[in-house]
Amino acid sequence: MVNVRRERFREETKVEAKRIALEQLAEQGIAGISVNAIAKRMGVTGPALYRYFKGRDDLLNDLVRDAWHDLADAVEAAVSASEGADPPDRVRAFAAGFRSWAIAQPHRYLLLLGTPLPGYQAPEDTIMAAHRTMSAFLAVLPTGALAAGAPPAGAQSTGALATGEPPREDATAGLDAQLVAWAGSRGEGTVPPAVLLAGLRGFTRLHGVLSLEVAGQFGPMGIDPALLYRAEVESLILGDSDVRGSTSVSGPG
Amino acid sequence: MVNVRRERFREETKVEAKRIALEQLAEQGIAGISVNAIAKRMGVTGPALYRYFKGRDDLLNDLVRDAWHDLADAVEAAVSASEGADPPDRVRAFAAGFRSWAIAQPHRYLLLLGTPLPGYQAPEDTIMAAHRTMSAFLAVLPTGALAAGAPPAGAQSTGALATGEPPREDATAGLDAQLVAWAGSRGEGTVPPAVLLAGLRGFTRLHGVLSLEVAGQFGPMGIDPALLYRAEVESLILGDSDVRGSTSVSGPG
DNA sequence: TCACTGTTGTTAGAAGTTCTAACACAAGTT
DNA sequence: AACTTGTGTTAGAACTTCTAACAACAGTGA
Repeated sequence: MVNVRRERFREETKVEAKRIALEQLAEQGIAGISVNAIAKRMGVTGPALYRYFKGRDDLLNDLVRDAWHDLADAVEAAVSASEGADPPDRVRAFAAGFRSWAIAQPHRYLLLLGTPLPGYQAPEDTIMAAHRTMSAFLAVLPTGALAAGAPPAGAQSTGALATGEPPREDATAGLDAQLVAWAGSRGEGTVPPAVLLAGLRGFTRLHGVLSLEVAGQFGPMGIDPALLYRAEVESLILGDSDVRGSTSVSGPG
Repeated sequence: MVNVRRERFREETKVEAKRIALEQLAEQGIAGISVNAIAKRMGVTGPALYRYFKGRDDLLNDLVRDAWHDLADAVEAAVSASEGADPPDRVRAFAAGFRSWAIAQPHRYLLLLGTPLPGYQAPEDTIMAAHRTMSAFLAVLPTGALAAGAPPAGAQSTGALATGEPPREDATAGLDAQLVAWAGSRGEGTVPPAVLLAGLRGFTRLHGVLSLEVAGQFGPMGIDPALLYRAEVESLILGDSDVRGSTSVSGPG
């Protein structure tokens, strides 16, 4: 079985090609990813790379897949490292991990959550990887408190997580049903809809700041996105939560 | 002076070219905008269009400029139409106008606020147009209530806008200073930092939902982004505002 | 050792892109 | 009528993606 040797070389070649592709992505954006240029940088002629990737879209598929998994690994690591901490601190840990990953490689964040490619449809397994990121978030939201009405241990240290609330009034029924269906379709049926909603809304808020930051929209405004991000994170944690209320941060820097 | 006749024809040609470019943008994304293809659709050879646009980037510049102005027109119209209404309803009017514009032409929204082009830097006047959109938002936030501590007329009808709050604790100093500097640099020095912060945070939250919606991220999840958007809008208005609290909507549909 | 098979590389080429250069023509001005 | 200006054309350079045909190599079986 020499196939395994060959397979290894083949894998290494693909890894190197993807590494160079990421450099191109960072320098010139998605449109700047050129198979020929990658080949040239590898000291090989253009068509040779087509032995490894069916085409440019196939290469992009791999990049997207890798990025989703990488992001999920990052936030899962952050969440794991915060095991045993207060729920507020665990939310902070997730948010910090999420942001760190994003700003460390803005182009990859935008590859996942920015402008979608024309006719590109993410394959099934990348969608699962995306779910992993959301699951890591849901994991640090205090489900117990919600279900039982009792705050989880330590929740009172910095401020109660705003998930213990009286029943919501109306109109949420549709959304709740959708959330339950969504969670059910991925084997997470035990999470109550209120937590799913908290996770989804929290995610969109973090993304709102992050996506503008990685797109460089705050640069010309002279505003530090880190402060804005922290304000949003704290508003997820504290019950205060209007858009202009306390942006004070008593948590770790 | 026949120059005016020529100038008119020239302008019409540019308008038509941009119209076709928007079609291409919608169909194939930014990368799909091809000067040659535009020319072909206009019944003209490729290089002819280079009399009108120095290059593809020049054409894109025009598209971005137009889009910013168009968006500003839309939200300003929505805000104007709500004149005299409750502040909460005016916020709803802005949010609805913002979303309508975005989902009616997702590609243009992404052109402005999605993944930025490689080396593209928006010219000065487009930045001014972007400010117009934010100004329309700030205009419906109840500045008076904040400054005086008294709710503006009608604010109590649906729920107080969450801008009347005790002084914030700490750490906001840096952000406040940046906000003031930002507002000052564009002749809006009279708006208090708390309102600026409310506007900025509100904008990022709306954008958080909208950007994911126009990118089609909610599609595979089976979740209706309109409901999520309304939830965020109402949380801007009501003081409740944690991420999982009331998503009930008492405002107009 | 020899031939066979599969993988990987090469060059050649088609079809497309952006963009420049040189030329042709029409309209308005002097 | 001659001249200037704006606009269109074709030709071509330098890219791109991607296919096709061919060459060279590895490891396997006889």
